[in-house]
Amino acid sequence: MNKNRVTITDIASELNISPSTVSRALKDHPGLRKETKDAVRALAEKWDYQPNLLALSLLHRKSNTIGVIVPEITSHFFSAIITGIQDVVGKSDYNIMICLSNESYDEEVVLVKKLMNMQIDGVLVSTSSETENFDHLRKLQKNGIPVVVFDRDCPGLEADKVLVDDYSGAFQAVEYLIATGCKNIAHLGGPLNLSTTGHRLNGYLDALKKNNMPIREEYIVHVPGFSHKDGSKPAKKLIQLDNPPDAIFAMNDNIAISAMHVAKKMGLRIPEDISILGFDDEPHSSFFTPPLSTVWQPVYSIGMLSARILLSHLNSPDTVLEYRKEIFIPELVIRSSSKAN
Amino acid sequence: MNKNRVTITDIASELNISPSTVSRALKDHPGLRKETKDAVRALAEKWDYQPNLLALSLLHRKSNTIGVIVPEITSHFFSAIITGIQDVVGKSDYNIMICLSNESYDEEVVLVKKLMNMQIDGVLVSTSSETENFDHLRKLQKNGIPVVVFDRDCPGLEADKVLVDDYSGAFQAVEYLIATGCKNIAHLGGPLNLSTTGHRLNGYLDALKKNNMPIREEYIVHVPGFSHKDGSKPAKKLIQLDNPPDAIFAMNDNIAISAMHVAKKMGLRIPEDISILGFDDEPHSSFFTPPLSTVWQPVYSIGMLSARILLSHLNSPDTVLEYRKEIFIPELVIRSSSKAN
DNA sequence: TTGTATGCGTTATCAG
DNA sequence: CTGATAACGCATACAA
Repeated sequence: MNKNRVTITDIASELNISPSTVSRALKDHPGLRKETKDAVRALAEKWDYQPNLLALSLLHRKSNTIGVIVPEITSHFFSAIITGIQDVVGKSDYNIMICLSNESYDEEVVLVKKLMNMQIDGVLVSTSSETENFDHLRKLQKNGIPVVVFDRDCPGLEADKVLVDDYSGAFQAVEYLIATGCKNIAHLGGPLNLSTTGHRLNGYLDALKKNNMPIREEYIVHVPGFSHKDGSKPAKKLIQLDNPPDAIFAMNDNIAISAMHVAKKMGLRIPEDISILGFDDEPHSSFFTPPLSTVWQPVYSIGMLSARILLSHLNSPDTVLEYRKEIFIPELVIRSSSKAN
Repeated sequence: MNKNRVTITDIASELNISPSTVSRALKDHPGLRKETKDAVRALAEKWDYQPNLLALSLLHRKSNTIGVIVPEITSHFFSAIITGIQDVVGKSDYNIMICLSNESYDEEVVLVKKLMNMQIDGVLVSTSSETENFDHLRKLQKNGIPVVVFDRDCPGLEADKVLVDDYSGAFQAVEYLIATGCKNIAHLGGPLNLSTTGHRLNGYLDALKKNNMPIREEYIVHVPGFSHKDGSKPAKKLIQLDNPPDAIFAMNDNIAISAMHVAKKMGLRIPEDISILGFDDEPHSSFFTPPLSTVWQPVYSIGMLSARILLSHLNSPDTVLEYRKEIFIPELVIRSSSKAN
């Protein structure tokens, strides 16, 4: 930051008028002599005066900045959500400050504290996969900072929430697999203690139960992370079972693709020998061989709605009467990695 | 932002001491009675005092924030760069403020202005594909804000630059295609007036020239954008030529994959009938059928180095003697969408 | 050992 | 129509 930026005071002293007059001229206050107004503006223009937003924030006790905390941005999922957030917030007079927790609870806590101290006005957050305690978010709320949680639910936290019905997505997926004749359906689940993981697992289990299919422990494997490399070993483990599955419902597209790769390398035909179904519907997914069947989530809308809810709080002075809980229903996208109906 | 956060003055008046004493106690100044220090700390703890970073920034004329401007974050390319930036900056006492220009010059200009007014201390920027004039960046420099440009060069702008040798990447790619027997090599180029587009095109042209291969206008098509959908029509156009190419060098993996899809749908075998080569080496690329040959770029390193250079300026008080220009050499990754050597 | 005064850049309030 | 003053929260030079 340059130590010599031109200030309102600089203009004032050059023109031999008071800073307040300059301030008023710049803001087009009524009841100012046209001459002074013009003089100020001319000089401001000439010297390229720029207001110091920091001073304004301090004065108004309002930074006009929204903190956005996500676990990572390399997946299409979160980057698309952020794009949705940005597109909404960009039209308001707020800015966003994007922070990455790196899937770490400790880093998330540090970030929240830092954002609070930076006096941000509100927070949009999707917690890390390690996060089980939400006191850091409650502290924000206690300090009058509205919090909107998206995608990953925070059980027990009272806040606005924009979620996806993962249970429904998983249920739809598994019912579809059953309807197409799959008898031994396995599940590659996500890291435990993540709300989405649990909901998808429950959807899987309930679909089996509803259709009177046995639940087999060895068909449920949880992967340690969200990227391709995390999927291959668990997939191999499933396929090498004595009684191998004829379908795999994976917790996301990366894992599904990894499973597809493993299955093909082991000589299985997809979907004849094994159906594979993902979750997310990333842009790449239709280009694989075979094109991946998956569950589509309205990522962009999640971002937009979360941002809109937060902005509505920021613009309404009073405290909230009741928290909103918005749940998007994901949709099955059937391509060719699963048998036709 | 809560209007009633506890301040140093609150603690001072509760303890009947002066704010400066509280300030000193909190910062562990030497020459303070242990009792007062303890009393202050106890109350600060009890009331959960948090410093107001805005006030500090204003006072020190230093926001400890770095602005990061990128065209978008949904591609793996930029999101991985940002992750690299974050991993370096996160270890310093700076924060990053990520801004998306949405590939728009106008939005980029607005962002730069906003960041400047927010008193950010430095900027990392990859300009939009529309940007041809860099006065907005020069203005930052004129105000003492160091600028580091990454990936997309800004011709004529004197600043630190962290670039990729796109020319070399393209040259390597095309020479390889020639070496494997391709005679009719087409190029799906990026949006014009982007430095990377020009460099890759030149690498393509020079490789052809060096090997005495004819350059055919109709083999060079520029796509309007960076995603899959932007590639299919241009790819079809190439393949439907009277004298269709036996190789396509695409400007990125998305376009390459799109081309591969089109080629397969039109009954071509890859790589027997047509070799296809991409650029970027995204995580998905090895999972396609056939696995995509491409040019790898050190995305994470680009981010880290850019951040390190900026931080070094921020930490050294004096102005720069000379700008750094760091150029990474990309590497060919041969998989199976191109003939073996 | 602690308190007072000042300033960072801006604006609202009250005087004039 | 315009100026002086105070305040936002904090740190520091200077005073005591």
